[in-house]
Amino acid sequence: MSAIPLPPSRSLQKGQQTRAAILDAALNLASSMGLEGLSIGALAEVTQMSKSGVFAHFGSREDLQIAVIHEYHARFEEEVFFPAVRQPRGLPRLRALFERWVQRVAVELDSGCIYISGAVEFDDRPGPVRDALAAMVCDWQAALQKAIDLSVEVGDLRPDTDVLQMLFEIHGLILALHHDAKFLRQPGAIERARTGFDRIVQHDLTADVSNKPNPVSRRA
Amino acid sequence: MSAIPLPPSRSLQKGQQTRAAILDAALNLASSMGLEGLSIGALAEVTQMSKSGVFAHFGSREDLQIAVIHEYHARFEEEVFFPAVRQPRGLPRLRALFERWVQRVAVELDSGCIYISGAVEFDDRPGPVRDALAAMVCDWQAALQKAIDLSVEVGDLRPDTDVLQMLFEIHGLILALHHDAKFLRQPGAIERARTGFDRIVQHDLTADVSNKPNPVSRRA
DNA sequence: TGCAAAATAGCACGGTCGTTCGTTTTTGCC
DNA sequence: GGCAAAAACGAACGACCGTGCTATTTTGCA
Repeated sequence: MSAIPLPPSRSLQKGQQTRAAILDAALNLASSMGLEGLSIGALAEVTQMSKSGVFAHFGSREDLQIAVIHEYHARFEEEVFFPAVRQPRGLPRLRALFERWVQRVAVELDSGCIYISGAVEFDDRPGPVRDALAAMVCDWQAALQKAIDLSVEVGDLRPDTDVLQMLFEIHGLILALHHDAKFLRQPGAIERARTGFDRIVQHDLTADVSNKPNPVSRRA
Repeated sequence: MSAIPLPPSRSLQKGQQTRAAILDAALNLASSMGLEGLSIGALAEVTQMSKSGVFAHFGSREDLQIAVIHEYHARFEEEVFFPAVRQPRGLPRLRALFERWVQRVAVELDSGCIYISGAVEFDDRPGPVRDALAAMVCDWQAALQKAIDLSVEVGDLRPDTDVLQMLFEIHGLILALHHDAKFLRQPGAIERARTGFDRIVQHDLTADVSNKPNPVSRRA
């Protein structure tokens, strides 16, 4: 009856603050144990809170997993996408995206890539978590595709480049890197990924499959 | 004191028989739920046995997981490796290995590839399961490497081929195929994997990176 | 057909899981 | 400083987990 209790506006301080702390811990946990291995009990132990205290910040475990996915996406954009798009369009930008992706997947010591581990965990487990994950992955793939498209437009790649094919192969390099570096612990995987990227680009420029002539690069 | 109770030889009938049935069900379960998702309770339900009945056949859950890995390896050899090595050495054999691998990873409706899902699940979970898995994966990679080596020897690939690099890139194609087909449900992934393989081979033959001349193929 | 041995069942244990609910503490504004 | 609202806690729940025991059934051979 009385006045509407005033929009809680941003009395959100304490709540959102610990929520962010929990999410940070959850991200670390999920990175090493997988999204399915993420448990509220372990999260409570790490954050020095009670299970119910942690739980209250997310309506359910599923919502927690989804929140983790979105948080990972945000950080991925921050560390990979945004810095790379400051490079000029074309090959420099594409190469920057790839190089930062490589760093993210293989170098960061503790964390595994949630996009990769999640794709395996949820490939036949339908539901909201899978949907959220797939949306993020597609978002990133679309960004990559756009970078390749721009490389074609700018003249760094042949106009008859099969963009989706190139995207597929680049993605394969990252996945092989993740496999060899994280699982088999093989040194040199990073260098092989880089070599693969160079070979893909070089093959595009020197392609003799197509009968069209090599395009004149509009770049110096 | 009395006579040694006669080597139990192959009174193994019933025991080994149900063990095989359990293992078969376990393989299906692990293929869709992952090695970590494989539970003795679920396995008992599927095989219509009691939990302890199932359990008795394997000393522990870990041993069950390892048994599943070995069984998967055996089937993988049966369906991919053995038929392919009947092809003549060189590119035909390498191509057959790749093609059967593609089929195994992407086409088989129910099952996911335990090598791939296991690599993600156990990439930072040391122990006997991880060791068994890594051993099988390395075994398969060694077989592939040998096929590439033979292709070089036979003259189907350049003598200066970077074998490990080619292995890395081919593996990447399979991983990207698994990702796009199983997780993203993108059609056309199989064709992209095949195209990628052709491109890798073609790039090897027409390479202008090396300053050595193109080798004369010893094959017709 | 009988009998030892192998195979399976049944039950219980301690543990972890996600989740609920009522209580207590903390927060932030008047 | 008081007070409502938000936040965190603590205990309990039902369910499932792997595993260890002891019975019971089934098997295969004399």
